[in-house]
Amino acid sequence: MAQKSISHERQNAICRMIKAGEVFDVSRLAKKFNVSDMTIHRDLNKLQNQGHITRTHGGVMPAERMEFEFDFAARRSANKKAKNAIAKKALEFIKPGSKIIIDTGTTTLELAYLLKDFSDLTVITPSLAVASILQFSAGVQTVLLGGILRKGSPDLTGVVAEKVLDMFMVDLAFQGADGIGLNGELFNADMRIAKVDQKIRRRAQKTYILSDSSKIGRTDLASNGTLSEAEAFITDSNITKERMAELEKTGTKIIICKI
Amino acid sequence: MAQKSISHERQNAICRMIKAGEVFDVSRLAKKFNVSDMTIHRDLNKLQNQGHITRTHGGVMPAERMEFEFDFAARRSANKKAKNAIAKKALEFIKPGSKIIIDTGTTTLELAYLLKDFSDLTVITPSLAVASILQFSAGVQTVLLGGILRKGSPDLTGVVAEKVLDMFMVDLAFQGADGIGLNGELFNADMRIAKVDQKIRRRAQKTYILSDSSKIGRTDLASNGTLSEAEAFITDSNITKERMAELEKTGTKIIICKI
DNA sequence: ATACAAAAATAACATATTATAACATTATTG
DNA sequence: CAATAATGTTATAATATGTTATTTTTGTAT
Repeated sequence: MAQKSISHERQNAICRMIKAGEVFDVSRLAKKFNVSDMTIHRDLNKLQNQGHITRTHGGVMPAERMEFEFDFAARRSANKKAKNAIAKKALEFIKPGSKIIIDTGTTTLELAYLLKDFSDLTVITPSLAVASILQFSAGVQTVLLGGILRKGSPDLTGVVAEKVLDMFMVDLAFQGADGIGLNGELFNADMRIAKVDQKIRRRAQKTYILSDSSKIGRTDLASNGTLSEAEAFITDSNITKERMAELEKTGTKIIICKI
Repeated sequence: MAQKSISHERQNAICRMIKAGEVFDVSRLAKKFNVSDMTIHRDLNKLQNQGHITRTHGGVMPAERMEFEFDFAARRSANKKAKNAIAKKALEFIKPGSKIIIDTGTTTLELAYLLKDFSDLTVITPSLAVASILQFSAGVQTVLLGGILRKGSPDLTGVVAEKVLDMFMVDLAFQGADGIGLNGELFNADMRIAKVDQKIRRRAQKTYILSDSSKIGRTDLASNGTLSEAEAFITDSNITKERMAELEKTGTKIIICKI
C-alpha cells in the first residue's frame, strides 16, 4: 500500500482549505496543485465519500454538521411580555420530581424556556418546538408524543398522539388556548389539536390554562371544553374587572400576574 | 457582483439577504449576481420549495417561520457512495400508495432523501432526522413514533415507540445495522434501538436490511435478530465472494448493487 | 364589472459549463 | 521488472444558464 503518497497530502490540503472556508472551483484547485481537473474531481469525490465535504455542481463546501431543522409557520407571537409573566407564574407550581405535560402554543413555549435549567423533571409534549428547546437540558427527560407531522405545523396530533397519552398519568398539565369565551369555553384554531387538548386534561391530576388576556372573549373554530375542568386559569393583569367577574361565575380559580 | 458565482453559493447569499430583511426584485438580484433573470427565478423557486422564502408576484419575502433545530452529535458518515447506491436500489421496491417504515441509520437516511419527491406515500419513522427531511414533501405523510428523546440522539425509543408500532401494519420496512455477523446476526450499537428494530420487523410484511459491505463481519453491543427474518439484504458490490457465500447459507436473499 | 396594457412569471428550447466514465499513460513499489 | 496505484486524455452525460415566446398576474381606465 502506498504510504504517505503525494495524492494523500494533496487531499488533506484541499480538505483543510475548504474547511477553512475558502471557496474554490475545480479548475482553480487544479492549477494550484498543478494537476489535471480530473484528478481534483477524484480527490473531491474521495473526500466526499469519507464524509468530509459536500460537493455541489461547480463548487465544494465543508460537510455541514448533521443538524435537523424543523421549520414552522410562525404565528405572530404578540404580547410576549404577558406570556412570559404568565409562564413565570406557572413555573411556581412545578416541583422537582414532577411529571408534567406541556401542550402546544406560544405561551407554553415560554414555559419550556424557563424549564431548561430545571432539575429532575419529566416533560411529555406533543410539540416539537418544546422538545427542541428541552433536548439538551440535563435535568429534564423529554417524551415526545407520536403522531402525524403536519406540514408547517410543529405539533403532533391524531389517533397516535391520543393513544400515547393513554400510557401516561402526570401531575400537572399546562395548556394554552386560541380563544376563551366569557362562559369559560375553550377554543382551538385547529380541530385536531382540540382533541389532543381534551385528552391531555384527562391524563393530568391538575391542568393549568395559560393565556394572555387578549384571548378572552374570543372564539375560534373548535371548542375543546371549559375552564371549569382546569385547576386554575393564569392570565395577565390587563383583564377587565367585568370579564374577570364573568369568568369567576364559572367557578374557575383565576390567577392574575402583573406585567 | 463582478464574477459569476457558484449556484449554491448564490442561493445561500440570496436567502441570507432576504432573511436580513432586504427587499429585492428579480432584476435587481440578477444584476447583483451578474446572471439572467431566469436564473434568479429558478433560484427563488428552489428556495421557496425548501421553505425558506415566500414568493409574491414581483417580490420576495422571508418565509415567516420559526426554525427549531435538533442538533445531534454528527457521526460523519463514511461510504456515502455505497449508501446512496443501496438506497437507490431499495427505492425500486417502493410503489405509490405504499405504507412504509424507515428506521434509523445513515443508509436509511439516504433513502429518505430519495423519497422527498415521491407521491402518495405514508412513512412511519422513529427518526427525527427522517422526519425533518420529509416534513415539506407534499406527497409524503409522515408519522413520527413517540418516545423518549435521548440527548444527542435523533431517535425515539422506549416503550412508547414500541407501543405506537403496534398500532400500525405496513407493507415495507427498511432498516440498517451497525454490524452483521457472518452467520447473519444483526447488531446495533444501542440496546434500545435494537428493541425497536425487532418490533419494526414484526409490523411490516417485508423488511429490507440496508447496509454497506463494511459492516459485514462486524459485531456490536446488541443483537436484534438475524437476516433470515428479512425479505432481503441489500448491500454493495464490495462484499467478498466468501462472505456472500457464508451469508447465503442462512437462506437470505442478497441483493448486490454496483457502486 | 370588463377590457386592456404593463409587468412578471413560466415554459420550451438552445447553449455553455461542469461532472463522469472509459481507457491510455505515467509513476511508484516491492 | 511486473503489479499496482495515480494521473492524464478524450468522449459522453448531466447540470446550469441564457434566450425567446407564451401565459399569468396586476393595475388602470372604461
